[in-house]
Amino acid sequence: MPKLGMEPIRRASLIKATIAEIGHAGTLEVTVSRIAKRAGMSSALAHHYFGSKEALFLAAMRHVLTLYGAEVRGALAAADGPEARARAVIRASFSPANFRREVVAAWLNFYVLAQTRPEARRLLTVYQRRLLSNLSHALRPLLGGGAGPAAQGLAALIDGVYLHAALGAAAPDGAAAARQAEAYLTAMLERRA
Amino acid sequence: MPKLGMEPIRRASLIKATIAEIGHAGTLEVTVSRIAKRAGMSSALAHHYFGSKEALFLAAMRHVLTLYGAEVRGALAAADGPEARARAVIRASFSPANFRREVVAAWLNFYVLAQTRPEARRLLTVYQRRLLSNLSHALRPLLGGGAGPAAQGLAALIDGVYLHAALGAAAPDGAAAARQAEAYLTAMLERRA
DNA sequence: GATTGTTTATTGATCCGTCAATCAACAACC
DNA sequence: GGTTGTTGATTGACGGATCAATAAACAATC
Repeated sequence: MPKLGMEPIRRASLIKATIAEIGHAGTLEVTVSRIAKRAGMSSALAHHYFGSKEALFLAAMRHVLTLYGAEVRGALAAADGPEARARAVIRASFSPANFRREVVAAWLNFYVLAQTRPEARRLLTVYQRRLLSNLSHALRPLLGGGAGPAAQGLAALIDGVYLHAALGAAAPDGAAAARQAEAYLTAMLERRA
Repeated sequence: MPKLGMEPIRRASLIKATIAEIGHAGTLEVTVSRIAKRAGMSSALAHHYFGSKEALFLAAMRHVLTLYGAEVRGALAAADGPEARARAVIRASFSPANFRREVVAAWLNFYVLAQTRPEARRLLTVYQRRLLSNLSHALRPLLGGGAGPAAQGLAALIDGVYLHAALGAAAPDGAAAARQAEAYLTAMLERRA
């Protein structure tokens, strides 16, 4: 039943299955076979399209990152004024698409991987820089020289909230998480004012 | 040339080697053989004393947690007044002993493990509850009903800073990290005042 | 203070399972 | 008939756990 033009479809379902499987297992120690099975194909095909397990996982993270980036850009475009821009970045970080259990689990494992694999580290650095730059640009008009440290703190807080979400018993609550991060922002701004 | 009374010595050096090896590899995927080798014995002996790789790692984390707990207790005892108590908890969290690269790496992997292994989850819950309780008790006199959420946020921030430390290129800077967390605290307090 | 027996410490070898990766071969399509 | 898609079977490596065997230290007994 092979059809032509399968490649993009296969790639997409493998990426989706990778996230799902890692989210389900909570670990990077999922077999390629399991992922492939979930995506409805044999493990050999997964290797055919991605070359290696690690490449598959990195592709999945790249996908997550792309979605996140798009969401942030969209929210920023719709935001009016510096404070709204900062809040937009926060809300995008905790949007339903990004703050799903599986995605958060993937992030957590991605962090671990980034400690040793240069390619993962590179990808992570891109994300961190972008987030930091978005935040400090938004905060600069409000906090001036204090924008850098405030952005740094906010970035750490966002990652911390992600971490807690990965470990919480209940399903992650994006709205509550966003409120938590926004409280920090509010405190920082009021302090200045 | 076996001597008697080796058990506590062996256990201690295995635990130390486990942290070191995981810190070095950045991953839980270190072989028992490597750990045992670093501790100066065969892998069989490691199994003899701890039963399994996972049990060994959990023992190592229990050890880290114990040290951390002791440090927090000490800092709290020396603190004078609510705000000083809150700052004491923060400083203890980033003390040189706890905020070493290896320890932070171990924490990161511990988080991942806690997603699936009940025993790890249990241990983590103990830590989280203790931290949260310490923080909210300290903040209650200052923030009243706002103490809960503030403590929650502070806990998330602390974990986030740990996360960033695990990934930073440079060696973790405990003083800088503590300042970051204390800035949050300051902002929260000033807001109330 | 030798003899015998018991416990503790320790290892090398190895079993057994797992898994990423490869390959040969087959199927559909143009 | 060449390209694309697909798989089952296989391999090679690795690693956790186990175990039989060895040896020192100690203890009880005579």
